[in-house]
Amino acid sequence: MSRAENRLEITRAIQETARRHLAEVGPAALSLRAIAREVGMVSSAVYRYFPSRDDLLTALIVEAYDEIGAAVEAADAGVRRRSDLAERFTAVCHAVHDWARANPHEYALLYGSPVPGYAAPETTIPSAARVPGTLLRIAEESERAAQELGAPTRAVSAREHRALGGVRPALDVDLSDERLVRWLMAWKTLFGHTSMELYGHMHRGILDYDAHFSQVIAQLAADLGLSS
Amino acid sequence: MSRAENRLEITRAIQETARRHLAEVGPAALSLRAIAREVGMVSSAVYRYFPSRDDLLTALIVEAYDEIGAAVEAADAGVRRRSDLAERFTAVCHAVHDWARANPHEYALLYGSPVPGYAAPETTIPSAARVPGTLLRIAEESERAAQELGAPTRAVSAREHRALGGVRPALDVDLSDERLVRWLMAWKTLFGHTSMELYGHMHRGILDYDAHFSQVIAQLAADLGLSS
DNA sequence: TGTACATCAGTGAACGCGCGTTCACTGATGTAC
DNA sequence: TGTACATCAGTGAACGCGCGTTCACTGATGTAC
Repeated sequence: MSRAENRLEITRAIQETARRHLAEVGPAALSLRAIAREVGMVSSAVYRYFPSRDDLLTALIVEAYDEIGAAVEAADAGVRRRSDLAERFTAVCHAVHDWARANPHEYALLYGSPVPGYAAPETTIPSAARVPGTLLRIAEESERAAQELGAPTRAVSAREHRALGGVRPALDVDLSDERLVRWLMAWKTLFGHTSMELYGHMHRGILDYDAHFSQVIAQLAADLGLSS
Repeated sequence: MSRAENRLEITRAIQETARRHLAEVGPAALSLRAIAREVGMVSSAVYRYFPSRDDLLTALIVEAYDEIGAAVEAADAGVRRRSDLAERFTAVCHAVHDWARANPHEYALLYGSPVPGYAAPETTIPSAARVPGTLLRIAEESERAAQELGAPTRAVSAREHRALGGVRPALDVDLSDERLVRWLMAWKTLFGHTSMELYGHMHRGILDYDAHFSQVIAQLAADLGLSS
């Protein structure tokens, strides 16, 4: 095995162990020393592979964004009838929700409160954009198919229009303002719901998380005017 | 000053200092020793007032829930025309958003990822219920005034009905299932939006947070069928 | 009103632990001629 | 094909720091008679 191959393999081993620790103890308790211990090397050796703990964190964040992004894209792609936008939207939302419940600490790393002392670099942006990107591509198709929104939607003022100005270039989508706002709201509802559920804010209120989530997503699909 | 008075005052001083630290460094980095240092006592002395770090955390959580709860209730009460439910809903949502932006670390403590190793006791429930309680009381008034929902709303199945079964006893509200689901969605959208904004997920997408937030809340009010 | 005793606040040292990062060094792997 | 040198991975000790919690103890405040 060449030096370069070896390097790749060990880098991978470190990241895999870090990922496993992340899943077990959460982002805040992630310790470089503990990871090194488990990989079987002395803590200072890790510095040959990751220049600092923050770089390791960044790698984990990108990995997690790519994982949920891939899950969401696969869910979308799994819907046979491509024109069935309601089905695609539903599949995407359930993919987010399922992934979050299967990977609560990873979800917290991405969408929960920021890790103290850590600021995510620009590198994470493309991976972070995959979920909203997938959603808004469905929105585009809906607009192309001239589907009307399912709920009466307010007109967007000039100032509000300007506020939305960054979404189009960032995610490369072309949508009317009204539709974009509704889809952004759906996005927030989806993640708001997921966080509230995961962090226990529906405890004792909602007695059947699955049924309630399905209900909410179906309502969102209806509001967006998605039909098969 | 009596012993009891003194005790109260020092307890208050510790909690105030803890609160200030919380606001500065965030929940995860909150340190009992640092707090003791600033209050001017040795770290072990704090144990005369709070049996452990977790109890201090609990006190801070209750304090924060009560603060945002009071802010929200005051915003609601500040609307003169009590029948103007759109105005009251809007005021409440802006109160949440304003408080969150003014107190990001406190917001993270309440609604962000849970502090590792800490589980909130039942004690926090009544304070936590104030915000959703205020929202749903507006919902009740809307129902009593026979205002129709502003967006077509799906019928609730038997299973979905059962899923909602805990909300009524927990928050002591009486609402039709359809309206309740819409209000819960609004609640999730409000907090989802706030978290997404605070944690940087709208970065570069949304260029004017205030305009966009107002837009979203106005749309929620319309969906809920709130009128003045 | 004074005394004896109990309660309580706060001290200071210690336990036992963990962390991220730096640095001089060894020994193995790779490269150029 | 062999040698001299450069690169690199990994070690082990150390720096400097911080944490929550326990415990025996002192001295002051409160209480009962």
